[in-house]
This record gives sequence, C-alpha cells and structure tokens, in this order.
Amino acid sequence: MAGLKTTDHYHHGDLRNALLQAAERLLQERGVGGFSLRDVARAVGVSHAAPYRHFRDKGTLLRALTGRGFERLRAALADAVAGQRGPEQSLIAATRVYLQTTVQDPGMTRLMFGGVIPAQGDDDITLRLSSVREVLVGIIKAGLAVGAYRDREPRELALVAWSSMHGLAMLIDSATLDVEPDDTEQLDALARSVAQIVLYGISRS
Amino acid sequence: MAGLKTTDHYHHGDLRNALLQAAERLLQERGVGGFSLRDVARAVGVSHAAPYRHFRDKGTLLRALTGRGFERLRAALADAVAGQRGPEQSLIAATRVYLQTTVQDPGMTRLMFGGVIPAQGDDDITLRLSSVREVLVGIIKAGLAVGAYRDREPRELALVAWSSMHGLAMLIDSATLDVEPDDTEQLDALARSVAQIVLYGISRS
DNA sequence: GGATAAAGTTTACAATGTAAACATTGTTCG
DNA sequence: CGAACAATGTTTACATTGTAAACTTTATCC
Repeated sequence: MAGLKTTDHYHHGDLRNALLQAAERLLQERGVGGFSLRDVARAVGVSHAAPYRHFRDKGTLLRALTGRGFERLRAALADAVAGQRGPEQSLIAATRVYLQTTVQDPGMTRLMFGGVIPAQGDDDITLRLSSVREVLVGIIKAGLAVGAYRDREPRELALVAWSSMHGLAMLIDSATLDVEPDDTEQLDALARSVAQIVLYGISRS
Repeated sequence: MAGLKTTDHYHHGDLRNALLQAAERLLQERGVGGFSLRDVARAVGVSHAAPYRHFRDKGTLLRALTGRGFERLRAALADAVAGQRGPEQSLIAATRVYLQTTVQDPGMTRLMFGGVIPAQGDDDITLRLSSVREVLVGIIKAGLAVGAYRDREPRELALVAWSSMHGLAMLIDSATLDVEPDDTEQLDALARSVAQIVLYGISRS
C-alpha cells in the first residue's frame, strides 16, 4: 500500500501528482515559456530525470496539465449554468465564467488553446474538450426547446456563442485588448455586452 | 551605397531582411516552437551570432515578424472590405478573410495572438494592431451611418464582431474545432454562418 | 590614407530536454 | 524467508539553444 508518510526517502510515494501540482504552479507564475521540466523536478525536490519515470517527455506532462485545465473549465461552466433560470441568463453567465476562468490563468489558457500541444490524438483531451462543448450545446438546446431561438442546428448556434466568448477571451488574454485581467467589473461588462448581442443574433426576430 | 551584388563576402548587404524572411519561412514550416535563432542564421548562411548585430535578442526578431503579420492581416481585411457593396457584405467578407489569413499560417497566427511575445510596449505592433481594429470599426460605422445597426458605440459593436471572427479562427487554429485548414469551402461556410448571426445581433430588430 | 564605426566570426558558458547506465526500494513467488 | 524482478530514483553524458565577449574584416569619413 502506498504510504502517505511522504518520508523523504528514495521513493516519493506520489511523485506523478506532485509533479503535476508543481508544474501547474510554475505555469501560473512564469507562463508557458520559461517553464522547464528541470524546474518542476527541482520544485518537488527530486532529480531532473525523475519526471521521465512518469511522463514520456515534457509534452506528455503538459498534455496531462491541459486535461486538468479543460476539466476545470467544464466544471466552472456547468456550475454557472446550473444556477440560472432561463437559457438567456445561462448564456450570459457562461460567457462571464468562460472569460473569468480563462483570463485568470493565462498560462493554462495558452497551454489549452495556444497550440503548444498537439491536442489531436490525445483521447483524454478530446473527451474533456467535447464535454466543454456539450455544456454550451446544452444551453442552446434548452433555448431551442422553449422555441426562443432560430431554427438551426444546435451545434451551429453553439459554435457562434462559443466563438464569441472564446474570441473575447483570447483577445484579452493575448493583450490585444487592453483590459486589466483583475478588473472583474470590466470583464463582466464585456461579457454581458457580447453575450447580449449574440442572444439578439440567435433569437427569433 | 549599398551594393545589391549580394557577394558572399564578409558583409551580407541586407542581412536584417534576409533574416526576417528566413525566419518567416521557418515559422511556417516548423511552427513557433522548434524555431531557433541558430536555424535562422544557418538558413541565411551566416554565423549563429550574426543576428545579434540586428536584433537585440530572439524576442526582438519575433516581434519584428509579428509586425509583418499584423500588417498583412490589416491589408487583407482592407482589401476584402474595399470590393464590397454594403456593410453587411463587408462584414461577411472580412470574417472570411480573417479566417483564411489566420488559418493559413498557424505559426504566424500563434506568434501574433499566442501571447508568446510581450506585445505591450512595442509601439510598432500597437500601431499596426489598432489599424486592424480600425478596419473593423470602419465597417460598423458604415452600417451605423445607414442606420442599419443598433444605436451603440461603434467600438462595442466592432468588438463583438471581432471577438466572433477571432474566436472562430482561434478555435480552428488550436485544433479545438476539427476543421481541415485547407478546406476553404468549409471555412467560408463557417465564416458566413458566424457573420450572419452577428449581423442579426447587431442589426436593429 | 588612416581612424573609427558597422557588421561578421569564433569562442565560451549556462540552461535545457533527453537518453543510458546505475542504485535503491517494494513486491511476488519459490 | 529470501531471491528474483519490476518500479522508481539518481548520476552522468550529450546535443541544442540563447546569449555574452573578444576578435576580425570591411565600409565610411575627415
């Protein structure tokens, strides 16, 4: 049985998770560049080659991290949607949360959406990603069920909503838009503005 | 006078531009990762330290490249808008071109919007970037002038349009959406779909 | 025509990702 | 119980990279 004593002996006990955790912290602090496997090893207090017993290479570790990121995004979205009354409020809330989650941790966001990682081919990521999509599609379907939206494929409408919130998030994250990431008021205002117009756009005229 | 003879002597003649050109090609071929200054130097046939006479460091070269990217995007957008009749067609055309330009060269796109570079503080980039924005704002203003759109700040409406096309582009570029980058038909269809709904959204009901 | 600046080169170094060989610990089966 | 074996760490080694420093060659200017 794996001892929880975390004795600083030869075997760590739960190195894989410790590495992921440290990596996540470093990612937040120094961004996706300036992120070295050796630093991660150092942070955990283990030799620089030790991570290779748990991850084939740097990319594999990063991919595992990415999975966590998508899972958190999914959870945040699902939470946001859960507490809302109608599909309209849901979409606005989702947009707000998407923006917040994504701007709050730029390192993770870049990892997830920056194309650093070959996400294709990774089943875990593909799965979690489609879970994120499903939340958005779910919002749209709810609206369609009430007859509030234009009669189109749910996926098509969801894609527009997703693109809008995602684009806004990326523009902010890449500093293309000059927005203070900590100014939640401004963030919420932007989210509402965009979500509102998307709602106009997908609603029956 | 700077000789154009390009003799392979000690002095290259126009190394700065040669480096940028080679760098752009490498960026396309190998992406923003796997992009080494030394490779660039090699490609031009010059010692690995030579680039430092023209660029303070790797980041500076990349920033110069980024500038080119934004300029091309601006030009492409301006061109697309120029040949259109009304603001509606302009927006659709702009979306299509934005998508195309951005998906066609993922390396450059990631460089421009991937947050690899500290774009803030670079006057050149800031300028070119706001030129891009101005094209979009221009489209909106044209629509507002005809009284076609909701009475809001042009910048607000432009932001929605920008977010939508940008988000769609980024989702495709990051392989989050499973779209063949070469399938221009599908790309155009997506662009039209998104632009159409944005138009619905910003139009007077 | 010689001083000086500009543009290249060579040499050097520290950091990184990763492979290979080795060491230590936990586990399993006679 | 103890010996084989697998799992998990460590050390050593190497090629690649970014970048600094010292040196060399060419162009320019009085």
